[in-house]
Amino acid sequence: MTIAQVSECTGLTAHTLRYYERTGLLLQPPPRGGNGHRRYTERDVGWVRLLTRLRATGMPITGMRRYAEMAREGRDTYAARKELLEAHRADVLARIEQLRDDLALIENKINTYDKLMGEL
Amino acid sequence: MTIAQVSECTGLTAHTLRYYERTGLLLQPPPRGGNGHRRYTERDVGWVRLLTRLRATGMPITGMRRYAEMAREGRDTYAARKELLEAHRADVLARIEQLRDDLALIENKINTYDKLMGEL
DNA sequence: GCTTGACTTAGAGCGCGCTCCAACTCCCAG
DNA sequence: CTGGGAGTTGGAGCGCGCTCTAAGTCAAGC
Repeated sequence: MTIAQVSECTGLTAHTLRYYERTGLLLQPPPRGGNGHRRYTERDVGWVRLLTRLRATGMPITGMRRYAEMAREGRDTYAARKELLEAHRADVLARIEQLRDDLALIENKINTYDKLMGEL
Repeated sequence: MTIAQVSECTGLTAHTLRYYERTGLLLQPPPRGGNGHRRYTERDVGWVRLLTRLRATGMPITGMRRYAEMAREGRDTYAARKELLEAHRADVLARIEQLRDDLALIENKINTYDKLMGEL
């Protein structure tokens, strides 16, 4: 697959894909065709999709890089990788809880507008 | 109240409080004491606390500024302010849903590590 | 042979939301 | 009178995650 196709099917721009590669987020830099263009595999796409989920849930680039580094080291890091993901899951769940709390206050405010408007 | 006290009880730094004021997020700039220092009221604190909830739920500064502008205009904008908050609520709920989806994929990944490690 | 278009690179630039700096004023305690 | 601490200002700087630019290469189609 070309970079444009991967861009298409992951939602990341070609720029971002190259940036991710430069910054060490890919398992390995995709090999090049005769013209020097990157050639991605389905497996690369799967990996990038996982990256997008991690990003979407707020994992910083440095965290994703640590995860990628471990993934490159192979089976020995299964436990560590799982722990990293579990810690991240805990973060996300906590953020969702916090979001609910904050939203509750905002909903109170919405209700006060209802009351204020009812009085007019 | 002094800026330090407001900082203390809202969690924002004095720097950030001044920044919020400069950028038009306060209902009005707090009046100054004889020494030129800002004097905040309890009402200011309540307002800042609302701002922090809006920020925490991802409302951009520009959105908060629009909200503050409307609040300065008085009763006429009740409906518009309520709509703004409702739109924001919808955003946040959607984001929570998205977060859940993304998290589900990450949890799958955690489970695959369990399986992979079980095979060792 | 020339154009077009998809790709390549190194490196600069950007938008957001702070965060901090330098230089200053003011007030109070010792 | 001095020092310290809390505040003031305008404006610069920062960290993150992209995002884009400029200049170049290559392959295919006319």
